[in-house]
Parts: sequence; structure tokens; C-alpha cells
Amino acid sequence: MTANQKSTLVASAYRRLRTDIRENRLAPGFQAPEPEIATRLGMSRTPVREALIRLQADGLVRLVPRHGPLVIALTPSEVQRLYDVLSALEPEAAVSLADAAPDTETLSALSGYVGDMAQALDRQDPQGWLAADDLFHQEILSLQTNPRLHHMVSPLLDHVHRVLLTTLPYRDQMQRATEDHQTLLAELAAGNANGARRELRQHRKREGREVMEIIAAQSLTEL
Amino acid sequence: MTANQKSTLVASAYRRLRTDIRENRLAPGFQAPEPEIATRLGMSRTPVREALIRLQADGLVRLVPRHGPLVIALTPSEVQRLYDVLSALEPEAAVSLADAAPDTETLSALSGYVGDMAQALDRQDPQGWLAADDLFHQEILSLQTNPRLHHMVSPLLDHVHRVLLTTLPYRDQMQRATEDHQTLLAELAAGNANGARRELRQHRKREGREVMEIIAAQSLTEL
DNA sequence: GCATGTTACAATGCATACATAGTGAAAGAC
DNA sequence: GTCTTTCACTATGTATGCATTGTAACATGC
Repeated sequence: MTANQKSTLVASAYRRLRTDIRENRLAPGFQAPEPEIATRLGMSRTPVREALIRLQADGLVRLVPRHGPLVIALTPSEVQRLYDVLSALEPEAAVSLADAAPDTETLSALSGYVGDMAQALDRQDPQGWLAADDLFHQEILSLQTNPRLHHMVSPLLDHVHRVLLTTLPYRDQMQRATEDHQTLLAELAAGNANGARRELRQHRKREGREVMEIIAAQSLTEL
Repeated sequence: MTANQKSTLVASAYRRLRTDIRENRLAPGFQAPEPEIATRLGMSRTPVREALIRLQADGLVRLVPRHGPLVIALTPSEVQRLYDVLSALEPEAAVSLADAAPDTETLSALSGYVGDMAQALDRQDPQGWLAADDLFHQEILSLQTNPRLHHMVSPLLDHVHRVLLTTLPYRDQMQRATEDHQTLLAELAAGNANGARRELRQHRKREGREVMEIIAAQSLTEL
């Protein structure tokens, strides 16, 4: 490999694999033996194995004894359950952030992403829209002050990102979703924790319903 | 060691370490180098290391580079945050269970634990009370049908168990907590998902407040 | 006595070795 | 042609080896 002795090989393997999964470069259902992955990453099995254990804890991968690590494919009902969990948990991040009385800088960063979403919408650029949407949610999670919450929600966002990537071509409520973000932002700016929770929860619930409808309409069986 | 080639050494190490942490046999703040732990468990560093990585993902342990794995000690504010997360997430388990329309057997198992709590209360047996409380919550989690939820909440219950063990001598609201469980059980029996969520949420919120009061009153700095 | 520099040690991160046990293909029976 | 049995292979689970590097104790200077 050319670079990256930044920190540890485990961290590097974890980052690379996780990103690849998140971006669907390693598609759901992909499976390859550890030695092959190790070779591909240019390191020995040991750090790869440790990274895979972490990814398994994140629910992104399943270690199947004689067949190699498997990139998790979600069934429709698992997508539903994913949204159930996310709808319960992610809003607490908004609460935590609202409670911390976010400063102008923070708010303008978030506002920027919402602006990007609106622009992408005008441009008819679903890819760009999703990217901005993603950054918005990640920003909230990062600015919020509960590390445990961050640790638990972060992999959920990866899953959702994959699901949204897949269902992107069929989505038609992005206008509404963008407005959801604006409303949420206003609640955050007002330091209204309960309102922020409610808005984010509603947003994810709605998104979940929309995604489930697309899954049903397109007869998707795994994502 | 005498037994346990059941499955893998990693699984065995994970179970043993996790249980020891949960029961405070490995107290918060305990730290020992990997080789020492490996020796203690009668295996090489490799499976121990993999188990520790999982425990780290659970938030029970932190791998500190030159000082060995550290059993996490929670500061008071971390306990608060723990309850914030748990109050948001665990109620979804009750929802999931209520939605599944629990059968008589299920309900009588849960009812049994509540009965045990009441009896332990009469006997002035806080230890027994906590054990039954614990089984009740674990049973709900196990009966509920969202594996991801199980996976995420389970380590939280371990943390809470440790906290409750520590604060047990100072608790005086166990009567009320027992009633909370009865109410929750009734909602579950009625298949009332929203009611079940509300009750479990209220229960954990209340418990969290009680615990925080004890922490403040006793000036506990870590648990 | 306190601060700073030096050094031996030890824990980790990673690579490698190896036994075990499934798997899949090839070979053979019907 | 299909089913069964055998067998080589290969992926994993675990142990071990080893270089690196931070730590802490010691020594030295003030």
C-alpha cells in the first residue's frame, strides 16, 4: 500500500471496510474469506479479523464460520426494525444537542447542509441531496455530547445510508424531508429539546414508512 | 480449567469477563495487561483479545494501549447519559413484545418475576429483589422479536445492573419500582403497546432520578 | 529534594504457524 | 443419471514469535 501508517492497521481496516459497506461498494450479501480480504487490504489476517469483529458488533457484517465474513443484507422486516430503533434513539441526539444550547457556528453549519439539500432538490440531484442529508444527521450526532449515543447510532446511520442509496431512485418525498430538517433546525435553534425530539422522530418515522412503501412497490427482497 | 470446550474460547472468554464485570467481580477501574488476563483464563492472548474487542464495543471495557484493558467506571454524568439512552431504547422492547401479543406462558413467566420482587421486598431482601428485577427486564428483552434491539440494549442492562448493585444499599423506592413492573405487565397483557412503552419509560426515568439522587447524596464519584 | 536524562523492561500490534474440521468435488455404486 | 462415499483442500480458531514503543525506575545534575 502507498500510505496510511497513520495509526493502526486495525483502525485502517475498520475504516476502509466500513466505508465500503456504507457506500455499497461492498454490497449486501458480499462474502469472501478472511485471507482474501487481508490480501486485498495488504495486511495479515490478524488486524483484519479484529476489524471484522468490530464491524460485526456494529451489525454490518456477520462472521460465518466456514464461509468468510458476510456483508449483512437486510430483509424488509429488518429495515422496519432498523427504523424502529433509529426512531427511538436518534431523537435523543437532538435532545442532547438542543440542551447544550448550540452556538451560531453550529447552527449555521447545520443550516448549510439544509441549504445544500434544498439546492440539490432544485437541481434534481438525488445523489447530492442524500449526501447533504447524511452530513446533516452526522453533524447532529457529532455535536451532541453523549458518546454512548454516538457509538450506538452511528452504525445505524450506515445502514440507513445503504437503504437510502438503494431506494433513492424511487423516492418522491424529498421536498417534505427537506422541510422536516428545516423544522428540526428551528427547534434546535430555539433550544427546544422536546420539539427537536418530536421533529426528528417524526422525520425518521415518515422516512421509514416511505422506504417501506418503496420496498413493497418494487418488491425488493434485500438491501 | 475443568470444562467448557462447548464452543470457542473467544465465546467463553467473552461470557466469563462480561459476567464478572456485570456482577462487579471485576470492579470499575480494574485494569490488567492482556497476558495476565489470558493466563487467568487459561488461554492465549488471541481469544482474550477478540473477546475484549467485543466488550469494548459493548462499552464495558476500554483498551488502553500501554496499560491493559480497563473495566469502565462511569462518572455520575455518564450514569445520567446511560439512563437517557436506556429510557429511549428499552421501551421499544416492550412495544415489540406487546405487538407480538404475548401468550399466557410468557406473561406468567414475567408475572412470576414480579411476584419474586414483591416477596423479596417483604423479606427485606434487596439482593433477591434486584435479581428478580433483572430477570424481568432480561426476559422482556429476550421475548421481544427485534434482534438488533436486543443486541443494543443488552449491554446497557449490564451497566445498569452494576449501578444498581452499587446503589442498592441506599435505595428506598423498591415498593414503587415493583408496582411499576406490575403496571407494565398489565399493559403487556392487554397488548397495549403504547401503554407498555410509556410505563417502561417512566419506570426507567424514575429509577434514573432515584439513582442520581443516591449518587449525589452519597457523593459517589464513579460506578 | 527536585528536575531531567537514560535505560531496561514489558505490553501491544501484527505476522506467522499449525491443527481441526467443514466443504465441495471427484469417484464409485445403483 | 442420481445418490452416496471418500478425500483433498481450505478457512478458521488459536498459539506463538517478534519488532516497536511507551513506561517507569533509576541515575545524574542542580
